Amino acid sequence: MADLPLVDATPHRAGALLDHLARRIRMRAEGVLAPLGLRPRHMIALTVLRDGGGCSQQALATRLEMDGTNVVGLLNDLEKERLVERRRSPEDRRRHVVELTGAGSERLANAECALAAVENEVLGVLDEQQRETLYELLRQAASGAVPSCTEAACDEPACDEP
Amino acid sequence: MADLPLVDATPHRAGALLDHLARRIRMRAEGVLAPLGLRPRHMIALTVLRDGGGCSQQALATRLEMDGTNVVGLLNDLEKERLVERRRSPEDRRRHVVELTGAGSERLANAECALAAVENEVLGVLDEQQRETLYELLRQAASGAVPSCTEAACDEPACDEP
DNA sequence: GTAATGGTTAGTGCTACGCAAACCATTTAT
DNA sequence: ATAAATGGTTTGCGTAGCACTAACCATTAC
Repeated sequence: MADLPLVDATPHRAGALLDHLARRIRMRAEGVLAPLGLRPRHMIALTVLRDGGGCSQQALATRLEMDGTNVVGLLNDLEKERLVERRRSPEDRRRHVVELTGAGSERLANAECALAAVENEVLGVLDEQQRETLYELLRQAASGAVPSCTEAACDEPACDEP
Repeated sequence: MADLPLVDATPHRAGALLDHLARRIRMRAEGVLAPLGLRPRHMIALTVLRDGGGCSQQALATRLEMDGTNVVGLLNDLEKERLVERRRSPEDRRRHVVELTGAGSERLANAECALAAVENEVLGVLDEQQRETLYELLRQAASGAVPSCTEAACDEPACDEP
């Protein structure tokens, strides 16, 4: 149990900066996305579906960390434009399997494209290589231990206040 | 116009994932932060002030990408707990120079500490090295070309739809 | 002087949510 | 077969975080 903090000299958390940058981008993105009939949250859903694959609605709600009833509305928006598809699961016909359609990934790609200028403005100081690294880290984190929390973890010794 | 896409094979934008992960962390963070008398947006403000240094209230509003009148309330919260200080600028006594106090950076550090478990849960698949890289990229982007947009940029050729 | 600027306060309204209730269709348990 | 649980849908209510406006100081610039 005597784990001496060797390299833990930088306890900075990414959360706040993540939040901050997300906002900076989102604010600008709204305007760019509007003509495409999308809103930031649609982008999130589409991206999650693309990067993480289709799943049940409930699973999607968990992934998006949002209430199931609101996911319904969100999917209604997307389905109305044929960007996603709800198919009844063959094994359990109560379940809806949500999946990105061809049109969906196309629209998503277009939107990402349209957002180039926005990200240039906000992530301007990062070069191509860095942005790619950033995306890769984010994608990895987002696709990570999503399904449910392995009740383990959380045994970090925390820190003694200065 | 015959620009053949050599390396631009991955036009993925980070915005959506940034947003998504920020949300995942924020949801969990609220509970952890509450006992410390902080809310996510306070964390953002404190972090921005620490990483970017003190500045006028208006400049802070620009940095936070939020309306000046709401910044007032945000700072009222923080000042009430002596986490930030509003001092009148000597050169222009209309201006308030906002700065993090000792108590402020202490509280921030504590909060970041308390958020260790939260980030472990959300960024669990990233190892120490990767998280450090992530934080560094975010910090760099956030501290980057913040003040105002150099009207340049935005000359990306965008993309031709598939 | 008058006008513009930085900040404050109060008030209005919107949007994205969370949350609860009632409701199907389906599956599982008894 | 009947009952209970589950996945999804709809409706409706409440709240938080904002943007936005207008009116108001104090200070500075014209």
